[in-house]
Amino acid sequence: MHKPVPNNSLKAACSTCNLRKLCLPVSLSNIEMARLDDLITRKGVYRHGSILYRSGDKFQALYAIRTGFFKTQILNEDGREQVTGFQMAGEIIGMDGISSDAHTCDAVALEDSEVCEIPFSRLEDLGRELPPLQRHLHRILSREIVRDQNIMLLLGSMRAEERLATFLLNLSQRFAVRGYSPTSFQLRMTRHEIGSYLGLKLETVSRALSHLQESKLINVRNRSLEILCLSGLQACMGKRTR
Amino acid sequence: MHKPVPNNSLKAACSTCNLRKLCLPVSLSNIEMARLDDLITRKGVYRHGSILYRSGDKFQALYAIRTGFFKTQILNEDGREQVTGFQMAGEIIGMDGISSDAHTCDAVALEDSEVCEIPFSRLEDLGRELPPLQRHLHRILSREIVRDQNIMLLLGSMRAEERLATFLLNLSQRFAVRGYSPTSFQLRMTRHEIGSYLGLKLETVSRALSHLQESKLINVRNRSLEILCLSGLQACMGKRTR
DNA sequence: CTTATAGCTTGATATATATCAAAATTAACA
DNA sequence: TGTTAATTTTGATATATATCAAGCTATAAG
Repeated sequence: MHKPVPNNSLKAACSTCNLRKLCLPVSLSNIEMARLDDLITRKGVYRHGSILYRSGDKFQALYAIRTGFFKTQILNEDGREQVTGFQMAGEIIGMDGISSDAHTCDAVALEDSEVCEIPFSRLEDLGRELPPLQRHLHRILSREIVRDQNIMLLLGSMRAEERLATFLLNLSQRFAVRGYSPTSFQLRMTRHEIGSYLGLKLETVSRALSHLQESKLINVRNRSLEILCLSGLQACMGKRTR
Repeated sequence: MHKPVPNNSLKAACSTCNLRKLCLPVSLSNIEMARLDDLITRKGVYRHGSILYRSGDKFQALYAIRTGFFKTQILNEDGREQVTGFQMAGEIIGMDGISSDAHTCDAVALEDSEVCEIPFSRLEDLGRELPPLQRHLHRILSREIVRDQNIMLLLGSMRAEERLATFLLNLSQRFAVRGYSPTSFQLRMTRHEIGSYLGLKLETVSRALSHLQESKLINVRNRSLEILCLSGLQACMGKRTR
């Protein structure tokens, strides 16, 4: 299942990366950018199913996703699992590890993926010299906090179909930002993984998808998803029982 | 309900603060510590029910709680509310605001409370000069991420009684760290607020408390809580249906 | 190409929690 | 200190989601 992780690595180049606006929207001079390039290494391909880092691993770096798709999940003592997020190109993962110098979740590739490794203490060093870079790091950390708190809202107060609508609209919007169709995309994760993320059982996810399809809001066939009515989904997201 | 916030403010002194080990466990020289003191202002008392900051407020500072107790909550468009945390002395709040320069939640005092205001851009400035301070800020941000992800686990995979046991043990542990009894304390929040935090209705919270009491794990009378068996609660926390 | 496995859907039923309601208790306030 | 409002508890019932089960489909492996 988990293919070995190749060891080859090459110099990354944020300066010429087409994801820069997503990943690192910071204005730096050429010289400053070169220093950043210097610090970042492009890692080889992580095959589908392989693990970028595991809970308990020593924390040393953040990872910017160049291509592909990941999930992060925590497991507690009694084997309970919670998918804490799905990450795509231009997003940065690994920030959970800073607080205790060890990762607290697993990051697993859901398709063949490439990442850039950003050694954290060197990033901190550079941040001290380049205030815009420092500020950007702080924003990224805070954005993760805000994201997580919105998932708490979802888990704490939404019903199954609303959770799913919220999830699909979130994916849609993130694909759109990356220049892909906001209304037609492939789900990279299983119903079980969606369920874990949304606090639902896979059967409930399946039923909710079927129901959204009956309502003509989406078309879903296996992993292919088409959103037929964005505003309808939005309305569904905000629906309350009373 | 919401008392006006007093405007008087005085110089804070981390250097002599008895919460320093909790709030700022960083080794700095006297001179460095003085520079930090210089940046932090001690705000007047926030009365019970008053608001430290509101969602939408411009983000300018983090706040270290000196005394008292706060809740943070987000409200979405359709009036749904989610309590995202309860914070006590020595903890730092406001980090949600960094990402967009505006707060994304409300912070409300659940009892008369005092805070130290830490202007964020000045903290960043000082962080560039004092690496241990910078590192500490990063740890705090990351710790918040880890905390939130553990709540996601709770909300996504635990049943009512487990959620409550987890919550009570978390409070217990935080009181213990502060030198208070881990087994006997006052709840500062209503059943409704506990329910909002745990993704449950207040009636369910009340029933779960009653049931833990019947099981001789706790004694609860209104807001007074006594834990009779820490290990029993721990066992209850890890209980799964199957 | 065939077979095995993992993933998905749908139905029937069980169950945990929500909802509704009323009474009891506590806290706030005038 | 009396009065009102808020909070809490508990019961009866409703409902959303989980569970169990079976068949189906797609994907991976031999």
